[in-house]
Amino acid sequence: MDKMQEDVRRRAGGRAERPTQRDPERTRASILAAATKEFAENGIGGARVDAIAERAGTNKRMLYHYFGDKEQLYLAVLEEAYVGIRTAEKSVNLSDLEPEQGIAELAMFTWRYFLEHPEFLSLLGTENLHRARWLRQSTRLKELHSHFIGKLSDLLDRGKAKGLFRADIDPLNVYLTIAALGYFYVSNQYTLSTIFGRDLMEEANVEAWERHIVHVTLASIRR
Amino acid sequence: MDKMQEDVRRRAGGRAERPTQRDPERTRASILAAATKEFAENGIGGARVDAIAERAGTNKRMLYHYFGDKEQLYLAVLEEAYVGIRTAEKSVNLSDLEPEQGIAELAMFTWRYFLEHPEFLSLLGTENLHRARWLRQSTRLKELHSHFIGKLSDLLDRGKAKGLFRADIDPLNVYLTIAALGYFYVSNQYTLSTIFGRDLMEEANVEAWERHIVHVTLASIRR
DNA sequence: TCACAAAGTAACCGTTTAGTTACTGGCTTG
DNA sequence: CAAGCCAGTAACTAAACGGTTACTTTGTGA
Repeated sequence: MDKMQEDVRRRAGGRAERPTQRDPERTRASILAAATKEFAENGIGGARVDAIAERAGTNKRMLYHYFGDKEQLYLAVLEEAYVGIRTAEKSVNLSDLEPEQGIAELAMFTWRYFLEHPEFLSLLGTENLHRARWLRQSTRLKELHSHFIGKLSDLLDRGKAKGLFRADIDPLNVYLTIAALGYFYVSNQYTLSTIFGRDLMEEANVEAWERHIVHVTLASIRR
Repeated sequence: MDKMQEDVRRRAGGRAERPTQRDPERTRASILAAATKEFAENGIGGARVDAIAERAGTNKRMLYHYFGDKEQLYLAVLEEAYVGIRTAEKSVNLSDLEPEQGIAELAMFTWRYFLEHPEFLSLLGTENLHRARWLRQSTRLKELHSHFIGKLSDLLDRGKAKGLFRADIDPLNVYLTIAALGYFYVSNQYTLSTIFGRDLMEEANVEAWERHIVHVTLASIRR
């Protein structure tokens, strides 16, 4: 096959329709997805390299080919997870909203993201178990800060100017409050549901907790 | 040595001063303490049976002698940790306090317990990673409920009667709020400190967060 | 078209791991 | 005081594990 034909096929079919058997990007991506599940379900010590390869529908050799070793693969998983939430956070626009509405939106976004990405919370838990060993190593991750502190800061300033919020409110505290209420509820759902005999993930309970987070956050910052 | 002498020595010296080399209770306890550290630091998949034996200053054989296998040892550790917090909770008496003071005390107690027992939080994290597999297995643990929900319920009722608190407040929600704010701050301190460039465990920050928990809790339940 | 690089496979390897066996030494009790 | 049980040790084992080697297949550009 010559160059021209190749180019035509690429342009016409695009990545998805290309019938090739060998596809480095797809293989890499499926290893990363499989590793995300495996690390989130079992932690770093419980995750099995063979299990990741099998879940990815590929060979263990490929895993070492693309990622080096188990720890570097874990780091890639962690980085991807952080990039995911930071990217999603960027798309949230609160500048047109009234301060209270803005805070409520920010809280609901965080809550819903946690609900829909329990694997991210699990990876956070694993990373903290190891005292942020990989996070601290990664310059890429350290440069990837949240946009939410800035957005919150703006909302709080606008609320303070209007006399709605107390003047001494710290944006980081507000963010930690929202994150704490969401994180704990989702990540500790299993022990909590068992001990209190109430399924925390029932739709009505989930919706009630969302309202609760918003209520608590606003009640704590109002004058 | 005859019986009388033995009895005398027991009565005189007590357990601590007894110079015996063989001491089943001490060995069992030191294995349990070592296992608590090992499981809290490494999770269940990362914990090493050999490391536990070494930390306990004993032999791996003893570990299997007293606890059966790694999983049963983990369960014993988890049970002891829960018994620890439940016992401590029992000693908190709030019935003489005004409703607001009582809630504040309960929140501060929980916060300080979490601060002083990070290994308990770590075990909770591990247990939730495994979807409460061992907690659900253990009838002993399922019968060991917190006294705090009852105490909170009383405080809230008294506060409601005085017109201080809203009538629709659910004690479980209040408890979850307090626990969430404490748990997240302590257990996620490493990623949070790294990302926000602020040492959350600095004394001033710790004290500020304690005040914050009390403030948030009360603000969210007041009329 | 052919040589070379990269993608992919499978069998293999040395180490670590949970768990066991075979044994020794000390405590208690009839 | 002897018999037997229980605490304790050390060396061992089989399986699981992370990682590698040796090799084949596929795509590409000179």
